[in-house]
Amino acid sequence: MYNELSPRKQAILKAIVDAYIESGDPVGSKTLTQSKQFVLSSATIRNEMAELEALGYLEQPHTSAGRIPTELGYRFYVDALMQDYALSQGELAELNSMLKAKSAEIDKLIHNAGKVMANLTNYPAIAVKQGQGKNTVTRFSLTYIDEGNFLLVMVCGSRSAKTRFVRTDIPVNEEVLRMLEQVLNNFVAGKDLSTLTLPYLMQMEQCLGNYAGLVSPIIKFVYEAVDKDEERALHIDGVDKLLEYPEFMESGKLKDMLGMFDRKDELFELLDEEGDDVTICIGREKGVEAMAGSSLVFKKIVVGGKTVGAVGVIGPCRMDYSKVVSAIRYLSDGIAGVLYTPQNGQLTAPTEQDDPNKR
Amino acid sequence: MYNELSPRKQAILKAIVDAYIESGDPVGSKTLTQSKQFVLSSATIRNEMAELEALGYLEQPHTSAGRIPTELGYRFYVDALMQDYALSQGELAELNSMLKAKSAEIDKLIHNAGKVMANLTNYPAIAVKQGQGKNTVTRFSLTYIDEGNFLLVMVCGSRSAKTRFVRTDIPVNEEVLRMLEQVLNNFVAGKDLSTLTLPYLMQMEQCLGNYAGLVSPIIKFVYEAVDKDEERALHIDGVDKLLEYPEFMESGKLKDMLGMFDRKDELFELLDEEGDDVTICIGREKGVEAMAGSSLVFKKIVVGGKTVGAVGVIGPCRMDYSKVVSAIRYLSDGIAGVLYTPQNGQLTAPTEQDDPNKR
DNA sequence: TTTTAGCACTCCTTTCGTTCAAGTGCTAAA
DNA sequence: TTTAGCACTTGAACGAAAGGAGTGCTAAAA
Repeated sequence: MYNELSPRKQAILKAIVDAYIESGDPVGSKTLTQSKQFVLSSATIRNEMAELEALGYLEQPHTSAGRIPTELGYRFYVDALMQDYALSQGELAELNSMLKAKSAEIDKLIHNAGKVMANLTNYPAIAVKQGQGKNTVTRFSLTYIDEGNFLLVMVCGSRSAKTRFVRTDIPVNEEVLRMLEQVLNNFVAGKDLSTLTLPYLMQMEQCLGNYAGLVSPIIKFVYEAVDKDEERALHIDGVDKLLEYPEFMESGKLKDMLGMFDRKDELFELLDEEGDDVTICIGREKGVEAMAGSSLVFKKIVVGGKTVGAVGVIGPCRMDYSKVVSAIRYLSDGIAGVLYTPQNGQLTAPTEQDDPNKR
Repeated sequence: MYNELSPRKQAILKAIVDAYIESGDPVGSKTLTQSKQFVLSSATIRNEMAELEALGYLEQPHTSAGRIPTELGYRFYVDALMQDYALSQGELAELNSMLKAKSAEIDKLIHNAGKVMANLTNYPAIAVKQGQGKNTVTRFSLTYIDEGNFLLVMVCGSRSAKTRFVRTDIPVNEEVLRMLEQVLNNFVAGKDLSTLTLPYLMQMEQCLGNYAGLVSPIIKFVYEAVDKDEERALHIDGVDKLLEYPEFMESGKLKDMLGMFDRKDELFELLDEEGDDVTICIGREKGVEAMAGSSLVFKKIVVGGKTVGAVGVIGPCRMDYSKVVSAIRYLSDGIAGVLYTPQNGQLTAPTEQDDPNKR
C-alpha cells in the first residue's frame, strides 16, 4: 500500500512530520535543507514535497506557507516512520513511583495514571475504568440494619460488588432476610436476565409469602447492577493543557473538544476499538467529527485476559507520538502488572501487594 | 454599611449591572438615558456614575469606555438590588422532569442535576456529592465467595456501604466468616478509629486464632472506608459553555478555570462555605486567585439536617444571578425533597418514590 | 535523466496611520 | 441641582504598504 513512496520521499515526509510536531509551524523546503540531514537543494525537496502533496500526505494551508501533514501523512508516519522513544530516567521514575503507590485499588490506580500521563506528556489524559462484561449477579447477601431497612449486596463475577439500601414497609428481621437471601440465591443468582420472566418472578414471590412485595424492587436493583455502563468511568485530566497548543485557541476546535469531554459518549466509542497494543486514532479517521485536528492514543489495560480499563492521551494531531506511545505502553502494562497475580490470574486485593510473603 | 448610596445611585447601579450582565459591553451614560427608566440627562447620570466609581462600585476599562461593575458592585447588586427571577413554565418543567426521574439514587440525581443546571443556565454546572461525616463502620458483613476469597461489606451509618474483595491465603469457609463477622462487629463496629490501638487489635487477633492474619488487611480497609474524602465527588458539566462568554476567550482566564476544574481542591474549599441558602462567591472575594473575573453560585443539598451534596454554577462575574439563584434554589430543594422521607428523616431507597402507597 | 540556481509570483503577517464612534469630564447656563 | 455643549481621550476598524516566507516553473548544470 505504501510502496509507492521512495525511501527519499519517506525520509522527507518523516522530517516534515517531526519538524511540524515540534514547532507547530508549517515547514518549508528551506527548513529541511538547513537541518543538514539532506544533501539536496531546496528545489529538489520542493519537487518531492509537491509530489507528496499530490499523493495526499501533505497539504498547504495556503500558497507560500510550508507544508503540514494530512491525516494520511500522520497515519503513514505512525505506521512506518516513527522511531521508538526511550523514556528518560526521570520519566521512568515518575511512572514507576505512580505504579508503586500504596493502594493498588483499581479505581485509584487508573485515576492516578491519568494525572501522571497528563503531566508527563503535556496533553490531556484519559483514564477509563471499564465495566466488566459480567451480566449476572453471582451471589446475593442481605444485611440487616433495622426493621425497615436492610442492605442488599450483589456480587457480580468475582471482582465486583454492588450495594443498595432497601427500605421496606414490611418489617423484616434477620430470619426473614436469611430466607430472602436463600430465595434470591436460588432463583436469581447466576441466572441471565432473560430468565427473569414475569411468571418466574411470580413463582418466586409465592415462595416468599408475606414478603413477596420485596421482589420487584430488588429485581430492579439487579437490573441496575448488571448494567454494564453503570460501572464504567472515564476521567480526563489536564484539560487545561489543550490551551498550550495554538491550534485549539482559534475557531471552534476547543469547543468541540470540551464538548466531547463533557459528553464522553464519542470517547467511549473510540476507546472501544479492538486492538491489544497501543491504538492511535488520527483526526476523523474513525468518523468522529469532533476529532478533526486531534488525535487519540490509548492502550487497554488487560489483566488476566480481561480488559479492565484503558489509559491514553488526546491532543492535536501534531502530537509527540513516539513519546506518548512509549509512555502509554509502559503505564498500561505497568498497571496490568500491578493488578495481576500470577498464581490465580485474578485481580488482587490491595493487601496482596504489601505482604507478598504472607504464607 | 451600604447606606451611603442614595436610592438614585442604587437604581443607576442596578441598571448598569443589569445591562452589563445582559450585553457584556461596558455601559455608558447614554445607554441608560435611552432605556427610558430615568428622567435624567446623560450628564447627570455621568456625574452619578463618576461618584459610584469613586466609591468603588464601578470601574472603567479605559477612558471613553462605559462603566462595568467591580466585585464590590456585583456584591451590592446581589445583596440588595437583584430582583427575584420567576422560572418560566418551560424551565420548571425541565427541572421537574429531572426530579421525577426514575432513579432517586443520590449519585445519579446529583449528577443529572449538574447536566440540567448547565443546560438551563448556560453556565458550567458543578454537582457535588459530599462525603458523609460518618467516621465509624456501624456494621460488618462477610460474604463467602470461595476458599481464598470473600467479600467484606462495611456499612457506615445508615446510608452508605463499602465493599472490598479480600483475598486470603488462609482458606476460609462460611463458618469462619460468621465468626470473623461476629468478632468484627464486636470489636470494631461503631468504634471510633482511635479505639483501634495496637494492643486492642492484638486482643482481637487472639480471638481469631489461626485467622488472626486477616485482621490487619481488614483494618486497613476500615480506615479506607471511613476516610471522608473517599466518598466525595465533584462533577462539572457543560465546561464548553465557558467559551460562549468572550471574557474567557482571551488572556489566561480560561486556563485558570480549566486548571481549577481539574484540580478541584479550590472548588471544594469554596463549596465548604457554611450558609444554608444560596451562596454567591464573586471573583476573588474568598481569596482564590483563579476565581478572578468569575463567580460561583451554589447551594447545599440538605436532607434531614445532613449536607449530602451541593449544586451550583460557575461563570463570569457578569452572570444572570437572579435566574441562576432561582434555578439553584429550586433544584437543590427539589433534590432534598426527593431524598427526604418525612416519616423517618432518612435517605430513602429509590423504590420508595415509585411505590409510595405500598403499605 | 536528475538536480539545482534563479526568479517571478502569491499570500499571509505585521505595521502604521487614519478615521470613527463611544463615552467621558468639565464648564457654564438654566 | 440639572442639563446642554464641547473638547478630549481612547479603543476599534479599516486600509495601504512593506516584509517575508515559500512556492512553482524554467532553464542550465551535472
